[in-house]
This record gives sequence, C-alpha cells and structure tokens, in this order.
Amino acid sequence: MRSQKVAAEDVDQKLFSTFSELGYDGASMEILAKATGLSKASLYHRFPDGKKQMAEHVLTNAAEFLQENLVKTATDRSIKPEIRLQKALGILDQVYEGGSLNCLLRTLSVGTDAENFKSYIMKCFDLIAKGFAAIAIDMGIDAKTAKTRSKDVNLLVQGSLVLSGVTHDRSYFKNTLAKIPGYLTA
Amino acid sequence: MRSQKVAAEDVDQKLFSTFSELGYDGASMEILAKATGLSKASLYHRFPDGKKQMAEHVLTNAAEFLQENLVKTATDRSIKPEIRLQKALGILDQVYEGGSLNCLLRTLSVGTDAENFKSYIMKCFDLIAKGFAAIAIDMGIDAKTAKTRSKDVNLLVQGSLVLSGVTHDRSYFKNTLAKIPGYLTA
DNA sequence: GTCTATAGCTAGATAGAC
DNA sequence: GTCTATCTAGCTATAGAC
Repeated sequence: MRSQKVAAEDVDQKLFSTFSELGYDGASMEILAKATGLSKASLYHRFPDGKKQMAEHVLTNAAEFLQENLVKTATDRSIKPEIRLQKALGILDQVYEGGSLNCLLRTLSVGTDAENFKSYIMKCFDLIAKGFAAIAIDMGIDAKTAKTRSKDVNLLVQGSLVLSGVTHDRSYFKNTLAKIPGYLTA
Repeated sequence: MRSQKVAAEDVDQKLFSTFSELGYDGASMEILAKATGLSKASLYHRFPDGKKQMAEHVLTNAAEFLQENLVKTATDRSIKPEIRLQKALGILDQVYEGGSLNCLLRTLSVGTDAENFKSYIMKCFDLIAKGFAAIAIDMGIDAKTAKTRSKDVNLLVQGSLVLSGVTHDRSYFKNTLAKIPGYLTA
C-alpha cells in the first residue's frame, strides 16, 4: 500500500493545534511530524523554509479565516447587527474551541523568532477588532467608542484564555464571551 | 582575581526576566547562563534539578513577593482602602515593569512541563485576587461581588499584557491599571 | 510526495580541576 | 563556588531512494 498524500487542510489544522498548545519552541519538528502524520522530510518538502515558515503559514491561514468568516459576517448589512454579533462570538468560540485551546496568537508571541511573528499576530487582532467595531457602529455606537471597545474585546478574550488555560476552567472564556454584547453596547 | 560569588538575588532577578521574556522552552541553559553571568555548571550547582527547578524557584519567589508586598499591603487596615488600592496597582506596575515585560505567569504556562508549573501560577493569581478582594470589601463591596471582580483584575491585566507585548504599546497595560479602581467599585 | 537515514549542531546535564 | 571540557540526547535540516 503506497503512502497517500495527506490533505493540506488536515496538515494545516494539526500545525495550528500543535503550535497553539506548545508554542513555537515547544513544538519540535519531531512533534509536528507525528501530529501531522508526515515525516520530517515531508514537512520540509511542503515548507522548504522549515518551522518558521510553518508558523507563518498557520498565522496567515488564521488571518484569512478571520477575514472570510468573522469580518465578512460582521460587515454583512443584510443581517441584523444583533445576529451578526452572536455569529461573531460563535466564530471566536469555534476558533478557540470553547476556551479549551490556547490561543495561537498568544503562544507564538513568546520565544524564539517571536518578533518575526508579531506583525502577523497584530493583523489577526486588527481583523477581530474591525469586525466587532463594524457591528457596534451598526448598533448605534459612535465610531470612536466602537473602536475602543472592539479593541477591548481582544483584551478580554485573551485575558480569559490565559486564565482558562492555566486553571483548565473554561468558564472564564465562556463568561467573557457572554459579557461582550453588554459591554460593546453599554 | 578569583571569581566572586554572584548574589542569589541577582541570579533570581535575571532568571525571572529571562523566563518572562522567552518562556520556558525559549530560555536555554546557555541563555540563562549568560544572563546570570554564571556558567551552566554553576547554575547546576545552585539548582541541581536543572531548568525545571529554576522555573519553580522563580515562581515560588513571585508568590512570596506577592504575599509580602501586594497581599500584606492590601490587607493592612491601618491604611485607607483607597490608598491600598493605589499601592497594589503600583506593585503590579512594578512587577510587570510598566507593561514592558511579558508576564512570567503567562510565559511559563505554555510549552514543555507547563502542566507542572500551573499550580504555582494559580497560586500567584490567587494571591493577586485575594489582595484586590480584601480592598474591595473594605471599600464597601459585598464579598461575592468583590471575589468576582478581583478575579477579573487578573483577566484584565493578563489580556492587556498580551496586547502590550504583541504591539509594544504599553498603553493597553497602563490604561487597564487606570481603569481598575472604577471597575472594582462600580 | 513520501520515506529512511543521517549530517551537523545545540540542547540539557555532568565530571573534575581549581 | 566557580570554571572548562565533555557527554548524550534531541534539535533543525538535508540527501537520496522509491
């Protein structure tokens, strides 16, 4: 039985979850190979520039996902803003697997090569803020307030994920998501 | 000129800042040796169980510092609670170097051996929450509300440190500290 | 496109001199 | 208590067969 080509989406998903869990330095090539079901050599075939390229790839994927899902939904004026808000929160819940997964944006922000990744990470934070700001504005919040509060959404979500990760208690994350609508439109 | 014994407090400080900046996996023994000004062998002389012991040591130090400074101040009823609150925020500002330093509690929560460190990390979060809860209660907030909001202090501070770290913009942290008094006693 | 095997290096950790 | 030198294991990365 010849080896089958492993689907790129499956590899991407495994790279995402492994970097999220272990961070850049903690995710060794050996671990990444086992997680994806590929050999190290096959990973280098797909990512000639190695681990750094893999991390940049998953961060680029994350930005695309946020643009195509969160931002697209959040700016779709054919939907009522209240519904968009719920959908946007649902997307965050999905991305962070209900608070059970460390946030890739945070785990890749510390350690070797972290500085190289920060522009990608900021892009993702900006997309999330952009989405929530659009919703808030359409709910009648003035633009300046909407911008401030949508940035705070990132702050609250990241803080809750730190605490959920350390305590293994997802309620920090769940409660934070639940409080966002009230906070955004207070 | 013989080699002088390096002061333990200086070593501790360097271990703290290096683990804070690079995380557990990113802080290699080579880097830790250079940061402390000791050889790797000398570090092993002081910490026979190696890097893991060093990380546990700095976390234990952090808990002692929080107890002896933040908690002690926060529970000192000879001081007006409003003053205690400002002192407690000053201590957080000092610990995190105005938002310029990654938080040790966060950087050690990801990567190899992270699970072993989480009990130490939780202890530190509990001490911070304990301090702010005591202050809030003495400012007239009921115990249950005080407990919830003091936990949120950790959430807000951690979230702001993630964003300040990624963007190199300390205002997330500074603004968060400034907002805590209003939030705690709203 | 996949793999095994391995190069070359750096990691954590240790031995033993001073 | 400090150091240099070194060990072994694991690391990133590559070579070359299929």
